[in-house]
Amino acid sequence: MVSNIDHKAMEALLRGQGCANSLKILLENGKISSVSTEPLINTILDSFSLVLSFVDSPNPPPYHESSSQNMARPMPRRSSKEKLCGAQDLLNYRDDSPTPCSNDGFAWRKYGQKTIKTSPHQRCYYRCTYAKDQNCNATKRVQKIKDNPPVYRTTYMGKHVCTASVGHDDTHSSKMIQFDQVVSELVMPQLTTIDHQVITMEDKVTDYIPINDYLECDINDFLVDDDQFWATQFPPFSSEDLMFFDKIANLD
DNA sequence: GCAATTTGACCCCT
DNA sequence: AGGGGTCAAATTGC
Repeated sequence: MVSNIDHKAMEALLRGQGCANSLKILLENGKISSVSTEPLINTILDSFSLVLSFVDSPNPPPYHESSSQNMARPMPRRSSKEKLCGAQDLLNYRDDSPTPCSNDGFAWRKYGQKTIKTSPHQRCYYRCTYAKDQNCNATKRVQKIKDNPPVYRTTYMGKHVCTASVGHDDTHSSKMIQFDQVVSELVMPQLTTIDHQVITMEDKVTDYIPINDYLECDINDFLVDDDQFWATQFPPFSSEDLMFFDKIANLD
């Protein structure tokens, strides 16, 4: 007997597999220039995210949810205790503030927060705590891109030149990507022309699940803007999708 | 008092 | 002109 969750997870895996195969065909035939690979990459990554959400949570959310209930609203000040980024706080943390609080090994200071037109969630801006002291120009942007389970997009910009790493806490063993690490060459050779110092990750936090084992490196975010991301957030196979896949299949 | 966050205002780019 | 990114004064907590 296959549970409903297993069935949905299997669907997501099959979807990801299908897209991966299509992408493989494109790469093998060197036709990545004629057809955008972004929808494929997005779908693959979204499939993984969805399956992980099934694994993580006994009651995974539906594919689609109304974003109207998550419209940006004036955010009341929280006490410093509520702002803590410790595991206990993460377990109970929930609001629109894009604060995944993932421990990436550096100390960050928030310097701004903006409502982004293309997203119902606000985007937070952080810079290295030692930006002035050590002339470190590293910054990062954190934006919540999905509510349930909460998924945050973290975009790192600039390069850490400071020596004051806060160390890595194994209890939050998110994977750290070095700012000057050439990731894309290993994973997606076609992306190597993109500025390597812009590293984007997505970080999911839930109310019930420790953050320590989920952090995915979303390399394709080099090429994906917010509109495209939302447009491809767990969509059911539409006729457009099928046409797209047909188009790819015909390239073979 | 200090450090960190919040948030409205400002600047720059398209 | 509008949107995104940054600044800086005000606020808050320790």
